[in-house]
Amino acid sequence: MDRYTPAEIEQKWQQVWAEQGLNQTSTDSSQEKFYALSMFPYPSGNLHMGHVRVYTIVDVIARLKRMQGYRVLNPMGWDAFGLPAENAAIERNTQPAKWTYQNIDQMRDQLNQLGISFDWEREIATCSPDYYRWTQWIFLEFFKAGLAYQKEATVNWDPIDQTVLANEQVDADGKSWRSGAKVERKLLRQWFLKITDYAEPLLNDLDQLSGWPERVKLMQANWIGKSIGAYLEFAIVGRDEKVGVFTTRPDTVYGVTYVVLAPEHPLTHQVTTPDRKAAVDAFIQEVSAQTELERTAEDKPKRGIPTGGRAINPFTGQEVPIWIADYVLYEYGTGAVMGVPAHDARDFVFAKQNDLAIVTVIIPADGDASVPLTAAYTEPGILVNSAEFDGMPAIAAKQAVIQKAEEKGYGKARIQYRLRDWLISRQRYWGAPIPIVHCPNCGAVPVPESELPVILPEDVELSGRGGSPLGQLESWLHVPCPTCGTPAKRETDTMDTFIDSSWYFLRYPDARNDQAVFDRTLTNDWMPVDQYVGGIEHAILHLLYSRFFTKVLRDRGLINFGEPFQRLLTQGMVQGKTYKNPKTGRYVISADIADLTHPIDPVTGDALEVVYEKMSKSKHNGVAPGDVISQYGADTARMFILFKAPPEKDLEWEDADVEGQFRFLNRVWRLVGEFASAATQPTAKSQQALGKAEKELRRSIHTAIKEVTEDLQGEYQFNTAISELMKLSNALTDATLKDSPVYAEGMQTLLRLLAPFAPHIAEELWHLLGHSDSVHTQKFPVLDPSALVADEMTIVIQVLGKTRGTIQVPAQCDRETIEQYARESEIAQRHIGNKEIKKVIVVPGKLVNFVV
RNA sequence: GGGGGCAUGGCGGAAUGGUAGACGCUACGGACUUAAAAUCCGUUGACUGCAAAGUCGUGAGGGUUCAAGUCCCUCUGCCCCCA
Repeated sequence: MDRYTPAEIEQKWQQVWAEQGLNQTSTDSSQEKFYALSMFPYPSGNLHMGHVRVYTIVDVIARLKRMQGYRVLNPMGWDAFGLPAENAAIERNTQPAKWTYQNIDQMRDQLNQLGISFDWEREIATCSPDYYRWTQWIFLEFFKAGLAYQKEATVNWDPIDQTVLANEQVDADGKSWRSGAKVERKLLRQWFLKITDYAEPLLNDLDQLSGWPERVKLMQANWIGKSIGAYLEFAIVGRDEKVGVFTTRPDTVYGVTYVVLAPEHPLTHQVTTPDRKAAVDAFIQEVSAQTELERTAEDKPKRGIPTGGRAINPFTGQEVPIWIADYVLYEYGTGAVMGVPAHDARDFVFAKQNDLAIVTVIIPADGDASVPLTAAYTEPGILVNSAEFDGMPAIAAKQAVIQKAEEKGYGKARIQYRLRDWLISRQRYWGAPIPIVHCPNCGAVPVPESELPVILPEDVELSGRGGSPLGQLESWLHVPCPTCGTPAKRETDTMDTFIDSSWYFLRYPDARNDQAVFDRTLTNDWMPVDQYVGGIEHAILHLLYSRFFTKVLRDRGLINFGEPFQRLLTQGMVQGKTYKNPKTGRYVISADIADLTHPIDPVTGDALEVVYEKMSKSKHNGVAPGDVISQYGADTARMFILFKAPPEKDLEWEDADVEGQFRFLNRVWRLVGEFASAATQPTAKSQQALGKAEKELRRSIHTAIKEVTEDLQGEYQFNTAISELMKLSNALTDATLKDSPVYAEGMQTLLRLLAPFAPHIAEELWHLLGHSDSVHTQKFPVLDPSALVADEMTIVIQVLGKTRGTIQVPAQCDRETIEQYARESEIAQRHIGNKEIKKVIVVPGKLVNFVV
């Protein structure tokens, strides 16, 4: 028989499958549905190993489910808007659309080479007007629901190029990627989505997501950051306004020795006394240049200055100074905090630095309030120096203090979330235009549904300089107001690309609909996604936004479910072998290294460190999928990636292991090939008539079915599933009765079990066995439990819990008989001798343990 | 600092509280070959032993149990998220 030549058979079958429409979504409603979804990629133009991993994982699941009789939706699309297209357009003097569509074509080809069974008839690209028309439509749904609004927010402003920068265009030193100018913070009026309205359901419904990794749910819960506490108001001396603060520790309110405002807080200027004005202004100026991270990082010193203003603690009537400090952010809570240095670690440090008073109001049950603190006391305890609350446990005091605040009108109980509203405005070109017209008379007016989509004009010149690109296009900018006809201007911001990806999974069930965002019946039928697979880097934002969109659209009556993704698998990174010079920190190209077993830096002569790190150009550790496919074939690449590590874990790319998978497929190739050419006609035999060796072989076959099936339901354990395939292949290789019907059953079973993993070779060999239909339309093998029944079983003999050996006993033995055999066994005799047996533990089918 | 996770041979990794190291890689030995590649067979946790066999062994220490990689407590190291 011919050698295994993946290049030939893979191309051949990919073509045949495409012609036969094998990957099209079944619409047979008698079948149960299964929606398998992989996070769609940004079309960078090049498939990398991370992509190969996700799509292979989802493909195995989709193929398995099809063979198990489900109708499977396994679609693919492109998260095609975004900054890189604009950058490429500037650098290469091309159009973002052209660049993007070229990349899409290239990546689609690469995906097809992998043999992924996507239903391409449902392909979507978020940058296509057919798609972003509905992104805009959904935005207007949010607008109508009062969930889209405008307010001022800070942006990164490049003073040289006179343009707004995305966060990723600002380097670690806070400088612009293009001009190198120090980026400034500037206030602009921008669009937000009111995700905070959904904080509570987004948090609560995490409980429903039993198929999600706990850590992802935890990350989301932390991100939403619910805290229960109190809102308290401090009067300002000499003014009518009050400073509102949020605190989770109302029980410490008698220990307040100062109040801190965020520098941007509107009250800052009002409380500042004339003598402090110059210093305060200078400080505000300084803080505005800092990023949020710089301001709040734990290892940075907290800086602040007094405003000269004073506030009154409503509980004590005492005056305390009002400060401003960089660590208080205006966007969080009320933008002001009460300082309780005795019982908050950060406040303690701040008070020590700035010589502010420290008043102890909580002590441990056996503590002494007169001893000065050396650190903040944040544990539970008993209240002191707190008027009528003295002696009360701190936990009870929280309620009591809130109750008094409510009675006296000082404040109230409040729940606060860390989550902030979602800023969706981008002052960029390559995104979905926000479908709003600004009219001098009517304000922000939605573009009528009949005029959607607001087309993104293609004849825009991108320079990376000057204002918003769309704002410069006069012909596009000026339109009459849809309501009153007055000359008005279009909104020039585009939407955050996270919006495009927050609803795409709802579109696939009805991807070609040009009348509506989707047909409700179809989307309700297919949703929720049964299995979603993607990178952990989307654990928070993408998944949270998608859940938010789903809930809003449900509340608008468009869909009848509130959670989009039933089960979630977050796959690990693909890491490459990296040669790093530990002294210089430089990465060395492996081709430059003379001896890879003892790698030495060709420039400095230092011994190099071999580590596995995420594949990237700068680390010279990438492996191109195309190279692997052309050398070994897609099936080998798929098998390697699935076998090398469990899907959630990082995967270390290792050429030797790729080789190993290629060898395995070659063994299967020869095994089936030899069987096919022997062309022995197996004779039908009943189970009873099978000989001992046949029974054993059949047990191996059905053990493999059992194990592979179990490994693919519940948790997906592709690595152990493949090891079971190897065991079966080994068992068949070793088998002697090649003319037995059991042997033939083994061949057919092996190929059907292999089909989801290595679809091409399985198909080729399936046909070699004389079948004319596709292996992928076969039923996935089903366990025959009777095949697992053995005549004998192995019993482990232990003495005092130490394993001393095993014995074979007849399979039907009861407890007593097993114990009998065990007592009489040579192993037990030898290790027990004439010691007294105190107790015998018999685990039927497993072991006997003698306690002596 | 808070929260979460992980730690098993030379390596990747297996093990419903019940024979630790499945499966694979590497390495070594052998067969085939003029030779090599490919392929096939064997060995591959450590120690003792000619062998039969035995002792130790899942980051460290303690505990629960007839029995612990697995459950509980303390510690160490690494990773992730949030500050």
